[in-house]
Amino acid sequence: MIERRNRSGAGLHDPILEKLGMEIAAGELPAGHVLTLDGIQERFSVSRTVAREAMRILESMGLVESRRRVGITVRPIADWNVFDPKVIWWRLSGPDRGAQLRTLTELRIAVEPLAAGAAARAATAAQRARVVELAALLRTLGEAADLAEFMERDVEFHELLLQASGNEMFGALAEVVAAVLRGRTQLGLMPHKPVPEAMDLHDAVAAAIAEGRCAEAETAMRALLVEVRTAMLPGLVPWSPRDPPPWSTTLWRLMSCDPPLWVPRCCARRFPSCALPHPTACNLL
Amino acid sequence: MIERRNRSGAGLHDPILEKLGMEIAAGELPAGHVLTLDGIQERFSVSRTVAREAMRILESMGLVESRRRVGITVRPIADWNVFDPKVIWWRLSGPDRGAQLRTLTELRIAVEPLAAGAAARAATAAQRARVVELAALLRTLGEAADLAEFMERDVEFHELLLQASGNEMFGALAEVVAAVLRGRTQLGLMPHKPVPEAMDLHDAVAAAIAEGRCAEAETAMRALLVEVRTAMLPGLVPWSPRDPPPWSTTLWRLMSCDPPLWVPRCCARRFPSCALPHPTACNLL
DNA sequence: TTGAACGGAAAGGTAACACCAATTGCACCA
DNA sequence: TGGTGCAATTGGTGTTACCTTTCCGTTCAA
Repeated sequence: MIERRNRSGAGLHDPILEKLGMEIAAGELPAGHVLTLDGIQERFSVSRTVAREAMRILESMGLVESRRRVGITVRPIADWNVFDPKVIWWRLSGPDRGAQLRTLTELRIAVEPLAAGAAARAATAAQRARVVELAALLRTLGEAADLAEFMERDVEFHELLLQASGNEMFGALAEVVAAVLRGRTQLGLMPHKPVPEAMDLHDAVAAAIAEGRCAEAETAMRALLVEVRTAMLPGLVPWSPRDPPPWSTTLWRLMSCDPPLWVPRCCARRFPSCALPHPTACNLL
Repeated sequence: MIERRNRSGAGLHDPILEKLGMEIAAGELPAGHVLTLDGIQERFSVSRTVAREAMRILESMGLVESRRRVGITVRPIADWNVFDPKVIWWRLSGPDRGAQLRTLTELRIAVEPLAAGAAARAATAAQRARVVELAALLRTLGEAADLAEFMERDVEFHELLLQASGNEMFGALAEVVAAVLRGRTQLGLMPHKPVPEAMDLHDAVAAAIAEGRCAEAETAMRALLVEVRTAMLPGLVPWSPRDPPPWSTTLWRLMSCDPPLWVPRCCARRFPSCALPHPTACNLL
């Protein structure tokens, strides 16, 4: 179903949006750089209408500003909608994907404990039941060392919490969190057998949510994220792909795997077409 | 500089984007509702090109989906880019502004401690100096009960932390956090004289950041947010504007004040024009 | 030196057109 | 009755041509 949209339903403006978005996100078109509609028409061999639509979208993302008589100016990163999935994706595909990955993980660490606490208040009965069920399942699967299935249930666990939080802003992060978790297992970066502490903490989170104990849910989730934090902390120094990353090999390998582990929904339709400018760089997360 | 853009640079597509965005965010155009370009052309008396550009922007925000032969379909809220400033603004202007305010405050509570911790690692020397300076200033102003100035410096304090975190996603939330803080003082909802504990905690955060003690900065900031949390916790039950809000009067009054306390940058240019569909509802935050 | 007027560049907007994809409905056959 | 397939219709997609509006840079005059 995706591939059909890929060749037919995509639209002409999409590739040019993608290309220019990547170039801006990569810094190839630095802030202050000026484009013109005529230039875009010519470069991509499209009509004025299509060029304008692509610019309008970039403008709505804060990546460019269009002014009469001047042209289309690239804006500084401070003006970008850094939460826009497309922008996230472009930055993850470009040279500063390390920085973007760090900010995303940092965001995840910030949000998940609160989401767990909120879920303890806001979850439906079905969600509470499911979260307990999942925690029990995780223990069974973990003891059986069924890593593949463990991972899938773990993803479901975290997605469920974010969505059950009743906060759509938290829920919107579910996709990203799921990608990180999937990636870790897929690359064999999880322990061969999950440590008992992890399963105890999943249990604690689940029980707290089921019984509406918000503070406990939050605390337990925070404990669950300690491992992620310690993996991330050394990574807070800026670096380029050229330099060896100063952080743990876990995240490093997550970033550099091929094929990519995750493609945001908004880009999925065109991904299989292999039209990406940085094929080896689109790994991420 | 804003007013100039207001009458001239705005563009024809902007009002129709605003109107339709609000209507979708308000649920007046529910998920599944189908629009057509012809309908939009006629309703707003604009050309096809303009109508299409507006739709493209809404589409990039995930609010609608355009399909041949079918028309333009409103998508469910789960597909929206809920972090897009325009979407935030529309939701804050509509009937579910209570929910949006809650999610934003929840996000703030999640993010600020991590931002403080990150700032302890990533802040520049100038930023570290400034944050200490601000904390000292806050103590002086607080003891002198100079509320107006206290608030301004407090806003600067929190904005500085979010920006010094080195995480643009955190930095992007500075505007919203600033609005909440300004609003509280502006409505006289802060204590007449800030409590000493608050100033102690500001000091603690500042010192920890200045000296690079991440964990301490995070903990102190979390303590600083306790008050916000307790004000928010009762508010986690869904409610409509009709029902009396179950939470503290603080947030309630923040939400219902007029004139509005904050308008996002992306909407500022057109706000003074008084063309808003819900003039009394655009208060927020 | 300053400032007012002017030309032109580039985006903004309109209109009309051909095109194409998908849906719908009808006819036909099993 | 029900499923298959063809064809008409509908509504977005893309192109082109043309005009309007803004405002930057230059130039000319006070």
